[in-house]
Amino acid sequence: MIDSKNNMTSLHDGVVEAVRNMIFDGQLIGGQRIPEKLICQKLTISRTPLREALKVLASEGLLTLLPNRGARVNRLKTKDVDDMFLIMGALESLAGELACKKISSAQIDEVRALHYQMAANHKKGKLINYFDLNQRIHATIMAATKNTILCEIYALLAGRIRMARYRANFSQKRWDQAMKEHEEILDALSARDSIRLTQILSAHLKNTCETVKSVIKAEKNKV
Amino acid sequence: MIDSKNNMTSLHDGVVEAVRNMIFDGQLIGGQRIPEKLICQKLTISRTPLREALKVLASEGLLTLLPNRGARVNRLKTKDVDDMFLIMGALESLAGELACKKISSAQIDEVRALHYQMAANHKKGKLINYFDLNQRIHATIMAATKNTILCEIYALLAGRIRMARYRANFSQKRWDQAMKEHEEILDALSARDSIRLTQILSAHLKNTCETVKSVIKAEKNKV
DNA sequence: ATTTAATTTTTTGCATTCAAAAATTAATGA
DNA sequence: TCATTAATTTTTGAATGCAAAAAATTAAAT
Repeated sequence: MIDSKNNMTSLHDGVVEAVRNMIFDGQLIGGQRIPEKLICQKLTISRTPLREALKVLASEGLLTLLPNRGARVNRLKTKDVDDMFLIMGALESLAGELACKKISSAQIDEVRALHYQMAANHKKGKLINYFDLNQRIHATIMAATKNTILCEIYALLAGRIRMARYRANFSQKRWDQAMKEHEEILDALSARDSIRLTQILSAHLKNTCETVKSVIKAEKNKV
Repeated sequence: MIDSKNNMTSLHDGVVEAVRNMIFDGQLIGGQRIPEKLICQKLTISRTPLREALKVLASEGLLTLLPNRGARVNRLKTKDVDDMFLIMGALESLAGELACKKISSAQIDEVRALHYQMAANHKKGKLINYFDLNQRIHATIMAATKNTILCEIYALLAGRIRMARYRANFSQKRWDQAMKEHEEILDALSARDSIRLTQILSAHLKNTCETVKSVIKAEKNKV
């Protein structure tokens, strides 16, 4: 249920993951109140580990805890997205530089493999898979920096963005554009050309930012 | 005890703060196991809110939770410090740029006031007060960016550094140097000169990094 | 005496319980 | 009928309880 694998170390971690994923894949939607009882039943756990998880997720910025009235999933605001993308820009720029210095050939191959998988999903129009691979590519580049804390912080921000991201239905044109950018990212990384890499990462990020914001705006109009 | 002020919203937040401060001010030391019972007694709370707090602090990177053997305060390693300072460098650089664009005269005055207080404590040799004001100056510059998430992330990193920082007894020479750097920071900020500000912030950070690492090394030799 | 095994004590992880607060429903009166 | 108030149910916050794991202590054996 929570962790299908055999060797679960702690229930808590599993619950955090499970609830986080419920937010990511849209089972829990922004603004919505989180029904403790229901989630407990769904995960077949008691309220104690769930509540522990909720506090952690709140500290990650995915939830807000209202005293005596439970947890609500945070609704991503345009301002937040702008704020976060500025930060991600700074972090990716740093990462691009470090990664070019430190990345191994094996890791480049790894990125390449993910890239082609992603390209295949782009061709087939499989958006969810595309997003997943996209995220893994960026995470792999981050990992190449060998800076664990950088990876963690980036993952934290990427996670908050993901809340909105999964519901994106951006235009084919923009998607094609993003794919093209990713080809350039792969090229620059392969050449270990940090200047070019940071440049293209920055441009790519800007486009992603606009996409995410358009999702938010579209949703606002619906409601 | 936990929140002497009257209007405590949630016990949980208070406990997180309380334990965090116990780590900061050296009541709980790196590597040390956290005795739940004792802390509960000290804060006159039950284990439930404490354990919630421990999970949050672990997600902040201050603790590590070992399954079935409780929480241990993380010992700051040299590698961590290097990793963090790279990130803080990127964030401060961004912050310097944003702050120069957005800071109000009132906020500059605020920084100036803190600066002179800090200078006074430097003169009197009051290290703890100096650190506290130092931190508040950097936080105020961050706040001037109006980027809430940036502030949060910076605070998170600064917190992890603080674990070691309070035990620092750096040389008078280095302290004087740091104070000089802070004068330049104030000048650049007053002039809203972002190029100069980011430059001096970066140099200052590098010095701080070295100081923190020397504290860690000194402690390692002791043990 | 020192290592190994057995026993006791403590600590941990999680479920349960219970009081207080909020939300919902029912009841009352204009 | 509709707005208020009262009563009831649900939900939340946090203490307590309990089983399993780990640590500490004692006992036994070489």
